[in-house]
Amino acid sequence: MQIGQLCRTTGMTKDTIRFYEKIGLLPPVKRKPNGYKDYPESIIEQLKLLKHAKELGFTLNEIKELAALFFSKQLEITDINGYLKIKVQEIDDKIFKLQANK
Amino acid sequence: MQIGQLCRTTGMTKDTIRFYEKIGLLPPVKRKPNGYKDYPESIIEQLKLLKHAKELGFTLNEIKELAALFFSKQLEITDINGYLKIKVQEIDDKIFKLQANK
DNA sequence: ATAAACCGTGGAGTGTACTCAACGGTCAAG
DNA sequence: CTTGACCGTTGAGTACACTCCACGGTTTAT
Repeated sequence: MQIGQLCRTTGMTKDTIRFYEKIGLLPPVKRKPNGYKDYPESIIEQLKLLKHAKELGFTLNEIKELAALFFSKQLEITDINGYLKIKVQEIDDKIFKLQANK
Repeated sequence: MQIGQLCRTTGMTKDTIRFYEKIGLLPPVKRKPNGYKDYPESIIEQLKLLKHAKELGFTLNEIKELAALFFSKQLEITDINGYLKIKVQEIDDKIFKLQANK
């Protein structure tokens, strides 16, 4: 899959996707014989998750760390849950404050 | 009240406070005869609100607009409520998405 | 064969929100 | 009267997350 198609299916620009690659947020991509990148189907899900995480207020660095946790088998799903719970707590705190300020 | 005291009571740095003044997020301040700024007590509340709003995910520009709404009598509190509700909705959406991705 | 659409890289530029450094004036304590 | 803490302004620098541009190669349709 070429980058153009990827953009169309994810709604991201090629600049954004390439930027994510540059900072190591996405794994290295195979090339076609002509040098074009050939993205696997699985990248679509990755980008969608990335998008969600961003919308939730995670920074790109946080997302990178989360991905690292996710792929290192040293850490269990429960650890990731812990990480997420902290974020949820943060969001809950925000809501609480908002209610207080209403 | 001088800026040093203001920093100590709000937990903000003088650079940050001055930056907010520069971009018009805070009203102009009176000066003492020596040229030092003399902040009114009321600014403490303003800064605390600003801090909360930031934590809620408002950008400085959004906060500026909100403040404008607040001080223009043309708009009623209900309008501001509308504005806030949209933000709350945004946050709720985020939480919903998080739940979905859990 | 040539135009249009696509791809790649490198580097510069943007907006947001600060943060820091340099320089100089002011004030209170000893 | 000096030292240290405080204050002011200006201008530059930083981190984050993109966004744009110029240049050149590749593919597809006509």
